[in-house]
Amino acid sequence: MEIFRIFTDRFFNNKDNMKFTKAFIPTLKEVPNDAITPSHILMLRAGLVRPIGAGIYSFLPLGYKVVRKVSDIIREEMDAIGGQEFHLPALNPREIWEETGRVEAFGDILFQVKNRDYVLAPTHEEIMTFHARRVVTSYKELPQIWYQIQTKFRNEARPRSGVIRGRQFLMKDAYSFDSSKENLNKSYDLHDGAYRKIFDRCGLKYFIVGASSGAMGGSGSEEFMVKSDAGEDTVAYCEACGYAANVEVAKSKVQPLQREGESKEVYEISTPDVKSIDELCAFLQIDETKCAKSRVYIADGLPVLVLMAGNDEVNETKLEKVLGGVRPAHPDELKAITGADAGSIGPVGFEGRIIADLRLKDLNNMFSGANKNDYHIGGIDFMRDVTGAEFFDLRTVQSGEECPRCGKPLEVFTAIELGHIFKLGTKYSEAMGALFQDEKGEEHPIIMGSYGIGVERVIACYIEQHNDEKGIVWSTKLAPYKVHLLALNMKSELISGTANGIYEELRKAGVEVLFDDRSEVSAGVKFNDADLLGMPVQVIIGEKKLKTGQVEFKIRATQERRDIPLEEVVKECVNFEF
RNA sequence: CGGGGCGUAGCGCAGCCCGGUUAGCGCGCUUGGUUCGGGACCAAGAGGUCGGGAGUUCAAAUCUCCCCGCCCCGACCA
Repeated sequence: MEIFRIFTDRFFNNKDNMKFTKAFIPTLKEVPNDAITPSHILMLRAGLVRPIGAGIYSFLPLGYKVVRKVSDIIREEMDAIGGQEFHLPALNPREIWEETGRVEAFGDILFQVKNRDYVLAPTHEEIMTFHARRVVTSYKELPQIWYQIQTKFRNEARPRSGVIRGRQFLMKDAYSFDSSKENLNKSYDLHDGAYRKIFDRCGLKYFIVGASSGAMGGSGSEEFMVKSDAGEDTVAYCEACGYAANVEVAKSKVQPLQREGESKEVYEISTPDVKSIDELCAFLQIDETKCAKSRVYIADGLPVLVLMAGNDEVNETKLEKVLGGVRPAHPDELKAITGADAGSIGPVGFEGRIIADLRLKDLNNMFSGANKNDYHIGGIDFMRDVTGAEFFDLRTVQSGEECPRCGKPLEVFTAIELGHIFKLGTKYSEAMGALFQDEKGEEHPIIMGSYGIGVERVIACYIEQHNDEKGIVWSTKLAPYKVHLLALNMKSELISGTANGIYEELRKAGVEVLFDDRSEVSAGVKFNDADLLGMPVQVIIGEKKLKTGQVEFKIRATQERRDIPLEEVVKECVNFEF
């Protein structure tokens, strides 16, 4: 019995409670030299993580508690849709990866073990499919949803922004196995719902981008993203209706340009030193919508002139949809092809394919380069003078343009991808021979889906969205500890006795509490550390208030403080939610 | 992989251009004392292969070359 009591004592002490004097929480007063991104700075300053190499981080005890909170939320929601958790090896025989051709596909991104034919898994489609094949063989055993929350390895060329893009990172990935497209849709929708719940519970402001799943070989997919300067994707987003698209494919309603009544004759203008559209407009006193900007690309070894209205930017992804692979022409090629340098190129007299943005269709009295340095041409009529041109949507959407769905202004910004769900289809099951028999006894490849969440990104994004000049602002859902108990002067027996008492009571009440019991630091240090670490509630025990039987209850998020009677502290802490 | 920046005590930095005592400063750390509600004070200390190697020189943190590491921009991103 006694042994049991000691055991549970230790258990509770270690699991839910901590005294600052015993804890390893190395906070930093100054901003570390290597950190730029707010979440990165705060994760280092608050002692959540430490770097050990480029893109490689150790999670310290406080940070790991947050990892567990996020993981638990993910686990609960995955289990709720019937997911079953696996624990898979990170070390994989290379031959499994060769079955699907992905050693080649990943290329240098795949870490290869030097002294044995192993790779470090960057994801787990192959391993999960390996477990399904020849074991899950009947439609009666489907569907299955399998997931894991584990470390992945990718030899990123440039790790950045702390934990946001690392060479080693924690990822939840799930794989669904179904017997039909309809059933895949059901699995996909289940994940869609689960992901919304997960990110909602984590307190993240996110949005969803529909995207093509590219080389993964899937059809339908959605990306869960959050706005961030540390983001790697540029997206167009409409707050009003939720329209969101990668800027590579985003559309907008732009003002259509009107053909003028009468077409002038084509005429040449001397424009010395005029290179840009802005310079041309200033020089000729015209609006940029009267200009056609020229860009020369090489597609299939042949030059193609691409025309855009005014300062519209060519969207190379859209261009590639029309032309296949393209590259911009080199400066010396420009001269050879057109006879002029960049800034003086135009459609009139251009020999070769011309494709133009839809905005330019049927316009007249336009200005463009003359294919002769320091000259431009006016009076261009696209119907008369550029007869061979083909028209496509080629422009890059800009902030402030109207949403194609609801007409409200779009915002263009960078974002971080937190999660991605997509319908894989049979790419892996076919390559690896994961087959099932249907009701008629016919064999088919299992239809798969794949669903990922970057666990550390959830944490970093949460911090990006919830911090102030003092530090992190945790919600009760993710906070390492719910309550930060500060005893201002531990050398006062009244204070230390009271604080210890509250600490014990909170512990018994099941409240996770971090107790700053340091006697050698001043009150200011404790306040600042508490604000930096960001636990939702601070309970402050000071001499003056304690003499009237009161302690201070401070809410980190709002900085709101109020005095409450000593007897009510535990109850207040238990009931607090944020 | 291209471009830029940085590397000096645990952290943040100065010194380098223009070579020359014992390599400094702030914070942190150790010991003793005072203080105790918003990053206290006094006193005494500990702590350095100046990223590594080679070279120039009577002499290198400082000049030259090579290498390594980290950060930022770009390319890339199933």
